[in-house]
Amino acid sequence: MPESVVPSVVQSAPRSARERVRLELTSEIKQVALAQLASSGGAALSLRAIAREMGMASSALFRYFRNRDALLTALIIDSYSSLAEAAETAEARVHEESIEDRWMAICHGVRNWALAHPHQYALIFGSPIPGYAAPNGTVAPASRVPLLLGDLLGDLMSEKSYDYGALPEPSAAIQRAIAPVRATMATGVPSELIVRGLMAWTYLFGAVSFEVFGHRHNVIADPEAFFDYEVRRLAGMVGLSH
Amino acid sequence: MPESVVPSVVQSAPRSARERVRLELTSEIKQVALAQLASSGGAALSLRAIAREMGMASSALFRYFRNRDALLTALIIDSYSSLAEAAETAEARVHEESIEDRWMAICHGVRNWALAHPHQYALIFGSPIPGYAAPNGTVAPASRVPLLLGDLLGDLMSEKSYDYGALPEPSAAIQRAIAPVRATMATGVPSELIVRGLMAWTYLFGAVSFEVFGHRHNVIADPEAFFDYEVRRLAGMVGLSH
DNA sequence: TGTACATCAGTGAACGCGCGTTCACTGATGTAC
DNA sequence: TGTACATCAGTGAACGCGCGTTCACTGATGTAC
Repeated sequence: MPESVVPSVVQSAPRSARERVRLELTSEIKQVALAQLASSGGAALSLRAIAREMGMASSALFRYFRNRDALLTALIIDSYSSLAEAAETAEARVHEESIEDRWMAICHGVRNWALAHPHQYALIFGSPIPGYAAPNGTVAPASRVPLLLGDLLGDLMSEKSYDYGALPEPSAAIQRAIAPVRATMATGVPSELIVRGLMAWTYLFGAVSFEVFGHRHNVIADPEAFFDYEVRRLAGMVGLSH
Repeated sequence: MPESVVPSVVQSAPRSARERVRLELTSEIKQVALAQLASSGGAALSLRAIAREMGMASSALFRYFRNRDALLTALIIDSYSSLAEAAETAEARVHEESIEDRWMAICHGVRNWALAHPHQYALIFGSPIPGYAAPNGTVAPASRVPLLLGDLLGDLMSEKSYDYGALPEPSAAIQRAIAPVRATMATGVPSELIVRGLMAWTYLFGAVSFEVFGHRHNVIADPEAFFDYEVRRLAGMVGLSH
């Protein structure tokens, strides 16, 4: 197992051989679990099946994860992180280009990751798993893509040509409605910009989910071309271009 | 069991008492199944649990549904139909008003239904159920909400004040990409209008799914107010207003 | 209207399979002196 | 460097539970004459 598959939670370097083996096995369990997600979905994830596949007693897994939910949580955190990394990498490649180019890169990054990992995508953006409650640890990794969009908006705002004083601000009721997001951002971001960011994120999620969940079958013949077109138009609509 | 819960598939009136009882029991099974969806989700839907709840032998259910998938299909069709009915009813109430009012009515109709029936919503718009393939019978009921939006666009097009000759048509590649939707519509609808309809539908789905699946927790304080605001703005963006 | 037969609903046992989690245990690896 | 002890990984049996589906059957309802 190469080092790159080590759990994404930052950890001090393993001191003993035993500890290194433990980290490797932990991530092997997660990999086998991901492979099983593909055939059965998150709700049906089975510890016994994972143990069988790995050739060990099912009881051994409990040395690595307290219970099934703990494994699910680890998979969810990994999935959010993997998605975020894909989006961030895609954006980094065009980071010096226009805001619109960066938006397009993020969109395609998210879509490509989702199509390559449909079951991980379903795990984090599909139906909630009954009986499972996401712990706080999932919040930070889940926020990375929205934060990336937030950065875009910030850069848009600081562009000299951008007259953000001229933005009409939404009503007080709407400002109150978006107060929680605002609280997670730097002060001074105009509400109008936050609304645009939320709408862009909502649209991106809607388009990708439609495709990944099969609702564009027999509707769109060339999903990639249409996706490129629709998110570019959306950029125009919410002022992410020129 | 009142008559109104009879299966939505049109059926000739029951001739015998036996037949009437059969229809009633069929729909009672579905209702119990829906109640169980709420606590366990579609993937874990259990025939034995349903039978237990109904006080009958689990084998008796096989007289009503050939197998588990047949029951799932019935639930999916019912859910699509129930959602469509909610949207159509909401639209009918303001059918004489402006296009924008009708759009808003559809949006709120869809959202209200989804919030009232989150597990049915998840069943049709959430993660696909592993190992289950939707049969053709689900296509028609699934199309009713999109068709409703299509009607809106049609009415928009036929408004005297609407200069649809002036619409810029998307590229040939995009026209090819949306060919499958076009095939389901009356001829002569401009591609640009179809694109706008698709984008409106994608956004509506994205916004409702975000909320129903919990991704607006700690993000939006007043989901209803924000939803009203965002879909109204979207109407402006895609030309569904004034 | 009554009888004979066919249809159907529902039963209960059985098949063969799955699951998460606990627990006392063995044997290997690591640590302190 | 060697020894004594503590820590930890992994085992395998067990608990108590679940599931979909089949099948031979009983008894009630419906149909044809």
